[in-house]
Amino acid sequence: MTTRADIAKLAGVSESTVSYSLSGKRPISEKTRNRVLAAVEQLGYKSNYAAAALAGGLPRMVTMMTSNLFLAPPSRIDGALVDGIVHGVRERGFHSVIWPIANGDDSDVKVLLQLNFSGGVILMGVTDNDQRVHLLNREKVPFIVLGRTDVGFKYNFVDRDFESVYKIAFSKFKELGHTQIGVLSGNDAIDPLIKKIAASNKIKLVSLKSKNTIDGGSALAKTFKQSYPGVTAIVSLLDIAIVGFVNSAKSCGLEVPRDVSIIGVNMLEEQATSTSPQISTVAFDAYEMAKSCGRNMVEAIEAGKNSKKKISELWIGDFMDRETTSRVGEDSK
Amino acid sequence: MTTRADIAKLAGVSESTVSYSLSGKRPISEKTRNRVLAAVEQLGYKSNYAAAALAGGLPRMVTMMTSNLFLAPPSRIDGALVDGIVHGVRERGFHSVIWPIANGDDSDVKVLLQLNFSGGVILMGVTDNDQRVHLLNREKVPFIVLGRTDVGFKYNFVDRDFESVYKIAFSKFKELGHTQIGVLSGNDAIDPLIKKIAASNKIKLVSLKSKNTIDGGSALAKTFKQSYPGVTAIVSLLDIAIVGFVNSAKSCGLEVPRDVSIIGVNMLEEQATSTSPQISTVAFDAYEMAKSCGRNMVEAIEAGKNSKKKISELWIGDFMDRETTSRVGEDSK
DNA sequence: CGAATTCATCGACGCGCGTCGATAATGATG
DNA sequence: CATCATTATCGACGCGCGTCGATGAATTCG
Repeated sequence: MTTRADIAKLAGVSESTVSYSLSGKRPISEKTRNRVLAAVEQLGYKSNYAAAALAGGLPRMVTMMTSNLFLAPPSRIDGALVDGIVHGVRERGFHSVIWPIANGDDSDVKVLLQLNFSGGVILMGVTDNDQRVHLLNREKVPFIVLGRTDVGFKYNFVDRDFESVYKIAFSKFKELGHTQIGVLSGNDAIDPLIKKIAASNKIKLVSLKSKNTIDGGSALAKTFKQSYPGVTAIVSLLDIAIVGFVNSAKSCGLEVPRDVSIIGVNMLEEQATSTSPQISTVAFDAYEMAKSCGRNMVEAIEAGKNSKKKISELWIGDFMDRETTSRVGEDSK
Repeated sequence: MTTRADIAKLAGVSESTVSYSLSGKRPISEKTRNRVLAAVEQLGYKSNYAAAALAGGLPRMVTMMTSNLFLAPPSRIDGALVDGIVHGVRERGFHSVIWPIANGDDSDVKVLLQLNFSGGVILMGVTDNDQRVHLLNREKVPFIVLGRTDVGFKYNFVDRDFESVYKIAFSKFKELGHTQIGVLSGNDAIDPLIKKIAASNKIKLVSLKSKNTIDGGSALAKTFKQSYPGVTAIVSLLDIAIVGFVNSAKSCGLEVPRDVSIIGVNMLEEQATSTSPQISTVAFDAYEMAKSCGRNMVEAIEAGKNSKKKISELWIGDFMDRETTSRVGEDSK
């Protein structure tokens, strides 16, 4: 391994001069620095991460912490998020790793902190009352919650603005003449936020409850016409169920979008385009959002533990016009 | 941060005694070790990763290296693989991270090695002539190729035994009376391996070429009856296309499995059960395979760079009997 | 009981780098 | 020319831990 000493010898300077040439934390003359940089180039030197971290430098590493999101299909993580963070962080000269932990297993979080090679944590797939949030807060590790903010807005977060989603969806439906809309979710009760936005668009809401499974969606399709005669459109919060619904609609005598228009929320493009017809959605640019999150994370780390700046970002959705939205009673656009 | 010195003071022993108590590399009396362990417990001490790595201890960390597998749906990584590795590695007291790199970007690989916090690498999503393989080999970093071994069997690998898959699929079809079978893949030519196995089962093969997209599968379904009249069964190598095929079969006048039986290869359970009828597959226990891979990785790291032991593991598939396989001309099982 | 052996423990050193205080070189000022 | 401020560079130290050689205690054997 090439070390600082090798560079110093080759460039004919002291080791500390090498350090300062690279970090820029003290002035080094143009001439000297160029010699050092040339030596670095020639030997392919990179500072040893462990040594740098040990010596008290900032760990230039960001950890993405997922609660085994990889296993369960409904919560499977969006790859664009990972990719966005990687690039956002790299832009600032940091690295990133994913730390896959068992669901709700706090000890894994502690281990990561003890390992002390990570300067900050981006929490993904946070659930209600997630213990990891409290733990990170207690340990004073810089962290950002990316994604769901059920924990509230108390801590740093970057999130989708769901309010914008519903605004966009309902105003689109209103524009197409729909006045009675079903909300497909896992609960009987409809989120007050959704109610409020629908009301301001003079839209009547009906709750459609289902499990978020293919079968759940199919079952709904079977009984839909009979059970909800006046409903001409659906806003779906369930990514899997709505796929089941659309795929079995035709064989249940339901013509999409003629009989019922659909806008999906919180779906991956992959899912939305896997059906026939393909599902219109309100989607976020997950990549850009995550990239920004990565940049923010680096800034927070560099600002230090005593920084009092709080990160709050909300991102607006876009309407993706596919094949499940039309004027009331019409076949397609 | 609690350090070795804190433990030593509390237990009333020297720092090196603490180290040896924990590592077991020198004999320490029962009594002393218990005092040390109690102190460790009391203060919640964990050794600092950076310091341990720097001091020349093995980096007790395994890196999973994926070439941005997260983005593209067709190559999206199987979460069970990640989970299996995490647990396999942890069983041996190691940790694991995912190092997401841009596709084919060697420099990222070098950076990881320079960082020197990873004792070994598990390569995932390896492609033909993958440069990462050569790079890791040159740098003498212990590594295992998990998944595809297009690079050949020259290096350590843990993989699915695809031969077993085809053996299982064809013998199942033979048992059900099918004698003419379509092979759905991305190429016109059929893999010689598949030909050989089909021949030994006295099965006639027909090549079905398609893009691996939903639309590709749908298109095939439309023309299937007309174009391939004698074909009563399909072995699919395309996970996305076959979903499209099954989902649009009924509306094309194709009854699955009565008109055509289907066995999917290389599919996630999630995909296979997203259709109606659900697709029968030959699948691997990805979790167990990956877990074994993790264990092997740790062993290789502990064996050291000069170990000459080569790791070669092949895992056999299982037939998952769902709803797309029946005797020729019959409706279901 | 003294010498030889084994066992348990200690102290010291170094891994590679960040950083502080000190020193040498240079320039500005009276 | 002497003095002071400035700039460029150096040497030394410590981060926390793994490990080697050495020391002291306990045990065995003649």
